[in-house]
Amino acid sequence: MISRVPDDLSPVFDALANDHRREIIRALALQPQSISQLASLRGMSLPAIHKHVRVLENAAMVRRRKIGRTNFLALERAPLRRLTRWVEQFHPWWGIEAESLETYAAYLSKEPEMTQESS
Amino acid sequence: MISRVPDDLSPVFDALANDHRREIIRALALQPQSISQLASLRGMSLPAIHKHVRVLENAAMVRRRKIGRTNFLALERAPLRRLTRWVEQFHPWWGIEAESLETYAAYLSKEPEMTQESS
DNA sequence: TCTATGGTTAACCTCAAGGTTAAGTATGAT
DNA sequence: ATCATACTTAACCTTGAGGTTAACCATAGA
Repeated sequence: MISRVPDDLSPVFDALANDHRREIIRALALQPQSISQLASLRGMSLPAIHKHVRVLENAAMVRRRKIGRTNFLALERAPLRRLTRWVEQFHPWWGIEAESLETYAAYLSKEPEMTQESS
Repeated sequence: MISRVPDDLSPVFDALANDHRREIIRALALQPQSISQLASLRGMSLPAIHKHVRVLENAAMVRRRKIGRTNFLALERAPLRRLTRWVEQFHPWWGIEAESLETYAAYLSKEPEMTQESS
């Protein structure tokens, strides 16, 4: 159910942990864009966008193709899929009707290996 | 299809952009744990784990209840759900059979508002 | 060949992440 | 009252994120 394999998703989550980059992702989902376009879209300097694009590339979320002097960026689906799969491992857990803290007193009584000295 | 509302997901993605914290999340999905338990589980110092827990709390991904001197942590489902919803906005995009770069030449020919000087 | 456009790189700044050790607080046990 | 446990906080360190400006390469067009 919940694997212990190192998932290597840190770069992806990290790439998405930024408003600018999430907006870039969404812009690219609608249509490939050049770096300059993204810069003007977000009202940022070219070097700033360039760094964000690098972060996205390091997470393999984006691919580029150069046409003339223009770099067109397009979204990759694989990382978002992996992210989806990661979240899905919790769906069985969502299945149990635990309202988090509401039922965790029940957990405590049911799980004696929890270091809870009897008061 | 793709909303422009500020989603406020940065703290969640940021919280997940760390191997330790993702492991903590998974451990908590199995069963609530105390801070000391998490520390020994991950082989980290107590202050280090404490900081990670704070990050998770700031993202509202975790709730705590103090019993005696022990702090039990339990997972919150809401942030993971919001994250799921965010990723789901791309599902229609996955529907179109765009192999990312493979079809983006087609995009170029179909989208004249793209700043592409005719070569 | 010159010039404008698109992007990259370098140098710098500020701030925060993530770890440490050491000291402080809260509560349970003796 | 004292001692151990379970944190918490403070002080510190190193590294990297995210922005800037300025200078540099690459290519298209006149």
